[in-house]
Amino acid sequence: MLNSYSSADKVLLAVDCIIFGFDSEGLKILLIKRDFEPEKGKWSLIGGFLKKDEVLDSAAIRILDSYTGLQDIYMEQLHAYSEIDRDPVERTISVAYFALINIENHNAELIKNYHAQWFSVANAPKLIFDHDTMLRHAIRRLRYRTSIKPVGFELLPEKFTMRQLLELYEAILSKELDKRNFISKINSLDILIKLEEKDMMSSRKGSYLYTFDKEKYDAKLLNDFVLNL
Amino acid sequence: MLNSYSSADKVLLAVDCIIFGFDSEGLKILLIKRDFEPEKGKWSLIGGFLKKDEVLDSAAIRILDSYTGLQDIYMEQLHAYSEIDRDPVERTISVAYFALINIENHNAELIKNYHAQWFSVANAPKLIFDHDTMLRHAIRRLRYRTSIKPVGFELLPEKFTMRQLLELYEAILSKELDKRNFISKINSLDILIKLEEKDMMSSRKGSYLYTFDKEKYDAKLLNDFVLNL
DNA sequence: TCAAAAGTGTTGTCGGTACACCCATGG
DNA sequence: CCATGGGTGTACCGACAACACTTTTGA
Repeated sequence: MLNSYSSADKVLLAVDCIIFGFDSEGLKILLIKRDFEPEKGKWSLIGGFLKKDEVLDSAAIRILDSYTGLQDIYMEQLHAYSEIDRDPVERTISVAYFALINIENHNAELIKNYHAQWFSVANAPKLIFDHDTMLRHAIRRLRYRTSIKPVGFELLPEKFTMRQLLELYEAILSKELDKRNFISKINSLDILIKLEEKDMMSSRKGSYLYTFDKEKYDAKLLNDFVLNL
Repeated sequence: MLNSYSSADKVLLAVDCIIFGFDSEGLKILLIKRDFEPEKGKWSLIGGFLKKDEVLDSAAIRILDSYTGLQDIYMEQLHAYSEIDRDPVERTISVAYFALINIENHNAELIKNYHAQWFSVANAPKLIFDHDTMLRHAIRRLRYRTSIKPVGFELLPEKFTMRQLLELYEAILSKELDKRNFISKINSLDILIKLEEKDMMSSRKGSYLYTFDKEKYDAKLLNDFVLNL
């Protein structure tokens, strides 16, 4: 019967996390080498099972923490994947989550201790199950998000140069952007604070460092806008 | 253990369908009077449980069919809801789906035979569980969808007037639109075919009927665009 | 002095918005 | 002849895209 609780099938519910980071080499994702069967030793998204007394959002946070030591990362629900044989061991539906984090802040030994590793999105290894599909969808979502909310705060270090911000957007959208147009668009958003300080690493002239104006940034996060890049 | 299949909890997985329709009275949703406990007799989204050998997308289609007789309706996955006590009987995670359908084509006795009923979105009854939240999210998604894909084919009759199309968009966005600007934007999309025929019901002068140019419409469905209304 | 990256403005085009009047017809 | 809804065009403005040269300074 459709409407009978007792006769309905129960299933395993997994949560998989797509964690994006960014550094000088480009856009990255965090993967783990799977340490149990099946597909032991293969690269995989960070994932685990939902517990009975747990909400999906919390499960995502707990699972990420347990594999990477990363704490309190806000993740956004992406999609539920339910192909019958997506997991060969047992019928498992998986709800994917994604988040953006700052590699510098979180790289530390934490990641190493837990055998998680960053990979360039561009040449990530083949992943187990349907994780490649999840990743593809997450990238699409990230691009979309970029077009309606500012991105950067989550992915860049505290202080950064315009070039870094530009390269972040180029990595996400995987296309080249005009420097001058980009800068004027970003300035028109009015979410950056230009510091006195310069970064002297990148050039002889040195380039000004910026930070996000947290208040204004958060305000922009509330109202959607369209940023055509 | 995190990584043990055998010790992981299993849960009930439900699917709930948010079905939008449109007629002269405005934007509507299809609800059913729940015929089993708990909350028997209350209004509810159309929902049921996922079967073990079934993909979520198919479950949504099957469940919709079983409650309304509606066949082959394409639905889009919305979100998974997992609050612990969202269903008081048993821990149940629900994946919500939504679709747009044409009321005229589907109203028939079908709906009546199955005790499903259309309600104005504007004054829908209070729904059970977290269905109100689902509906709210679905409306938000519908508005978003409207801004990046053409909408109409799914919701309007085969032949329709510009006014009907305008009113559909006004209902979805719940704001007034300028007739002249709306028409020129729609025309610039180049997805409508203007027929010889006029609808003489609405006015003395009569207004031209249009149909969607299926080919061009479908092409637009593939490429996102931004339609600022 | 030169290489390498930083920084900076203008112009044309397109699309969006605001806005008001005439048309056709049946009653 | 008039009330009702149908149909149409223009002008302004802001956003986007394309585009190139000067500045700084360490080696």
